[in-house]
Amino acid sequence: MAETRWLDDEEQHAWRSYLRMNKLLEAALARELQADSQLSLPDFEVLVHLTDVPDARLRVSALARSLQWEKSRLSHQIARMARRGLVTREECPDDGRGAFVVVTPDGRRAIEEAAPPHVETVRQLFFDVLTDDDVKALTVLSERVLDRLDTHTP
Amino acid sequence: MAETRWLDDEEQHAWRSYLRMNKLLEAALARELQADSQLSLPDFEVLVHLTDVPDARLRVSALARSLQWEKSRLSHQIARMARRGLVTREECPDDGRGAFVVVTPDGRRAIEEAAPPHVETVRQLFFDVLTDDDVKALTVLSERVLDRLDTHTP
DNA sequence: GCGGAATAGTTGACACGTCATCCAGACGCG
DNA sequence: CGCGTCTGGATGACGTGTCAACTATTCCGC
Repeated sequence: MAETRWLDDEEQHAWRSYLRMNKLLEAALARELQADSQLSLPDFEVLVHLTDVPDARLRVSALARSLQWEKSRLSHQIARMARRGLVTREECPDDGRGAFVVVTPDGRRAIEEAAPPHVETVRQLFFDVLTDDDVKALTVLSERVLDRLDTHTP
Repeated sequence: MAETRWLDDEEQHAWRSYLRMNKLLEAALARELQADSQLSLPDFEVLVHLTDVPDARLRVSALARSLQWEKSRLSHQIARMARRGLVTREECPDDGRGAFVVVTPDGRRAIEEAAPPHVETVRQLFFDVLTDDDVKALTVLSERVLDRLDTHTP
């Protein structure tokens, strides 16, 4: 292995700022969402994807694909959400192994109440302090990193 | 409450790309670190801060400040790391309530082996695909968001 | 149609984080 | 000194995430 290419001061600073922004931004969004709607960010994501579809019902595997989550994670999440009455599981007549996840009326009410203030928070904490150029630059940058991640690990 | 200021397509896309980059980048870094060194990212952070100081020993509260972690989180983390022999707790003679966290020889070996490949991964997955201007822009952008977070929640 | 491989989903163990609570020792003030 | 309060830190419960193992069904080739 060649000499380690350590980070210089500027890189170090960039890296720390970026990591810190991620953590604190996510924490703030989670806190607000919880306070406004008793939902966690994972709850919110699941409900968004579920209600995005006719009947608000999806096969577990389809929902997992749509969220890009692994099935085990989703299974645990569904279990917790079902316990709180946000979704229910239903058997799948076509495939004895399969299952549907369905949004309950409570779940629908929750997401409809949660979405507007959540988007507003995202705006206030993020988009409102960025210029259009910032947003473009960040998008491009993110996609370059994502490409790299893709080629790096298949 | 006024009309919700929903995200337009470009904002939506930016937001998703950014979130996805965060998640996948962190996951990739964690995976590589684990594979190379049997350390988690939290382990790594704790060891970096501890070994950054003479004697590699710190009061729990000082370490918490340095990491900007809450004391409870740190306490749990120390417990897990102590169980694996990376650090030990020591009583504080000056203050009967207090405790020191000390890096063990195993812990020191672990961080010294872990650091170079970890930095290399950060380079390969992140800095190598960014221009200097990207890095500057990201730093400024992160700091603006952090400022906003600061004023938003004291 | 039967036996083995692939698929759908659940479960259990464990790491990590947060919150609320608890406890012991230090501190401050009469 | 004595008592209330503040502080350093640990703990337990719970939500979240990963990994590995398991179950039950379907699929496929003969």
